[in-house]
Amino acid sequence: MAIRPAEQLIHKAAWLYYAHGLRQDEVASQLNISRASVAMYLRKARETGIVNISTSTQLFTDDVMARKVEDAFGLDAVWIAPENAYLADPSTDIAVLAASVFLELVKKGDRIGVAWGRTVYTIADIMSFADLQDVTVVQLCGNLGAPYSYRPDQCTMEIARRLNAKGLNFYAPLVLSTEELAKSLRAEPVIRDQLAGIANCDLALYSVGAVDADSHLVKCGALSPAEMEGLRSQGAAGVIAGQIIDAGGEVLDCSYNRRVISAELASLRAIEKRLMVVQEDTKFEPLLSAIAGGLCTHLVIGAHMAGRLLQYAEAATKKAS
Amino acid sequence: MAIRPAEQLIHKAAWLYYAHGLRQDEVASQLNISRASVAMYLRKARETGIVNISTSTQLFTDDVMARKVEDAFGLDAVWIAPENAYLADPSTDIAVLAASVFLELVKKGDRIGVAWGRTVYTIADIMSFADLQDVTVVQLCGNLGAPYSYRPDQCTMEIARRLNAKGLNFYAPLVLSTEELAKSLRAEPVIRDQLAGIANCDLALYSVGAVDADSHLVKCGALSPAEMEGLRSQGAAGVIAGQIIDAGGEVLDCSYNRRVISAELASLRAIEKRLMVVQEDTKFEPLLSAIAGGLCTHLVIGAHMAGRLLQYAEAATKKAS
DNA sequence: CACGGCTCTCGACAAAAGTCAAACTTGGTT
DNA sequence: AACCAAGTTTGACTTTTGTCGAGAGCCGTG
Repeated sequence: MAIRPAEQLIHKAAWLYYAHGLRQDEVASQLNISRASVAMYLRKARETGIVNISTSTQLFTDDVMARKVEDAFGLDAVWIAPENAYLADPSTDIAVLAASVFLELVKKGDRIGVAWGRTVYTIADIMSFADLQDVTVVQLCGNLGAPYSYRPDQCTMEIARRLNAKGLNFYAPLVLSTEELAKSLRAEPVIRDQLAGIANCDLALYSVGAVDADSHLVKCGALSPAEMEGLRSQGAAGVIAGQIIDAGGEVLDCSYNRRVISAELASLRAIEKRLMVVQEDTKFEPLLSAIAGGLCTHLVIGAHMAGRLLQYAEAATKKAS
Repeated sequence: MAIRPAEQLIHKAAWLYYAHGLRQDEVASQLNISRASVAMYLRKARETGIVNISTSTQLFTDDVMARKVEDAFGLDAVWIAPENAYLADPSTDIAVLAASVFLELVKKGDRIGVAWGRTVYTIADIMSFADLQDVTVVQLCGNLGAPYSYRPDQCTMEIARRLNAKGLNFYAPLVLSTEELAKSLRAEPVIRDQLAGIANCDLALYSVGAVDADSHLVKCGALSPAEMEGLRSQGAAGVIAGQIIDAGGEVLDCSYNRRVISAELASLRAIEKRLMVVQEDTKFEPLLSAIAGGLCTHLVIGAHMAGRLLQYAEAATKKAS
C-alpha cells in the first residue's frame, strides 16, 4: 500500500462506521481486515479527533441560576455544573464541562491563549481530541519549574496536542530576581513578539489563583508564604496568569509583579472570549476580582460558587438601593 | 423551547455517558433508572442532536484530485467521493459526504438557503441531527406540486428539522402561467421580503439539474418534454433552483424563466459559501455551466465526475496555449 | 370507576463492541 | 544474513450495548 496506509485506513474505517452507519464486521469485510482491527482503528480515530463526539452544553447554560449570574455580573455566558447531583467528585464535573465548553467555543483558524494551573491542566487532561485546522495555542505567561505536571508550557502543549494545533511556548521564566532583568527580557524580540501576539487571540482559557500559602506561586517557590501574606495585606486579591491582581482586577503595584514575564491585562481584555474556569470554592474573592477587572466574559463554575455569587450580587444591590 | 423533564433526563444521561465516559450501567445507577432506559435515552440524544458525532471530511479534500479541481476551476474547496471503492451505491456515498460537509460548514446563527431536487432531499434524509441555535433555513425558490417527496418546501423543512432550526418556506408556486402574474406575485411583500432575504444567507445548498426529459421540471409538469427540447436548442444548459441557465451560467432569456418565482442568481452569488452537490454523471454540462456562472464555491462530486472535469480543464488549457 | 389507548420502564436475551496475548510484519542494526 | 524492537493484525474470549415484548403508570372518556 501507499505511504501511510494506517492513517488512510483509520479514516476509511471511521467514515464507513460513523458516517455510513455500518457495523464493525461490515466495515471489516469492506476493508478486508479483521473486526478487531476495525475496533482498534475506531479507537484511534476517536483519539486523534478524526471523529468528534460532542455533547451539547445547553443544559448548563439554560439553567435559571446561570442566567441570573450572567445578568448580575454582565457576563456573556455562564455554565453551572450541578454539584454532587451527578458524580462523586464535583471538581471533575466542572473540568469536564469546561472542556466541552472550550471545544464548543474554539473555531477553525483561532488563536488561543492558555494560562496554567491545576484547573487548566485538569481540563487539558480530560479534554477529548479534535482535528482543528490552523489553530495556534499560545502560552500566556513565562515558565515556572514546578514539581507538578501543570507547568505553563505543559498546559499549552497538552492542549495544542489535543486540538492537533500548533503550540507556541514562552521561553522565559515566569518571575526573575530583579526588575531590571525582567525589563530587559521583555524587550527581547522573541519575548516581545510573543507578548504582543497575545492581544490577537480569539479565545483565552484560564483560572484564577488564590492569594494564600497554598497558591502555586508559593508551592513552586516563586514567593515565600510570608511574602504572599505581605502582598495580601497590600491588597492582593487573586492571581491571573502568574500576576497578582487587586480587588478591582488591576495589576497590584508591587515588586513581584514588576519582575514577572506575563501577558498584560490589557492584552487579555482585548481577547474577545475570555473563558474562566473556577473549581475551588475558596476562590470566591479572587473570582470576584477577576470579574471586576473585566478578565472574564465566559464563566464555568460549580453550583455552590454560583449561589455565593448571586448572594453577593443581591446584597450589593440591596445596599445600593 | 422549554425543557421538559424527559429532556432533562436525556441530557443528563448523554452527559454522563459521552462527556464523562461512564458505562451505561453506571449511568443507570446514577440516575436510578434501568440500563435499558439509558440506552433508549442515548439513542434519543443522538437523534435530537444533543450529542453530535461527526467525522472529519479531511480525507476527501486532501485528495490530490480534489486539489487539482480546486485549482483548475478556482473553487474554494472540493470534496471527492471515491467511487465504487467503498459501497455498492456510489450516489449514497456522495450524499453522505455532502451531508457531513454541509454540517461542517454550518455555524451557529447562520442563515442557509436550500434549493430542491432528489439530490438535496437525499442529503436531508441521511443527514444526522444537530442542535444548532439560531439557524434559519430558507427556501430558495417557489413550490412545485411534485408527486415525489422532494418538493422544495419539504427539502427546506426536513433540513430545518434536522438542524433544530427555523424553516422559512416560500408560499408561492415555482412557475406561473403568465409573466404578468409572476411579476405581480414577486412584488407581493411576503414574497419580496423572502427573495430579498436570500442574499443575506451565509450558506447555500443546491444541486444542478439537467436539461432533458428526465428533469424534475418535466416530471412535475412545469415544462413539457417538447418545451424542454426547445429551450435546449435556445441554449439551455442546466437548471438552478428552478431556473434555466445557459452555458455561461446566466439566466436564459425565455418566457419560462420570466414566469418563475425563485432566487435571482445575483442573490445566490452574494452568498459566501455556495455548496453544490452533483450525484449523477450525466450532469457534466450543467455543472460546467454552474461553475462558469460562479454559482458554486464548494463542490461535492464523485471520482468519475472529477476525472471528467479535469480532463475538460486540461483540454481547455492545451487549446489556449 | 372501569376501559381502552397512550407512553414510559424494565428484564431477559441477542447482537455488537472491546480486549488481550500470541503470531506476524516491517525496518533498521549488528 | 541474522536478529531485534516496534508496531500491526488476528482469533478467541469477555464485557457492554441494543432490542423487544411484557407490564406498569397515567389520563381522558363513556
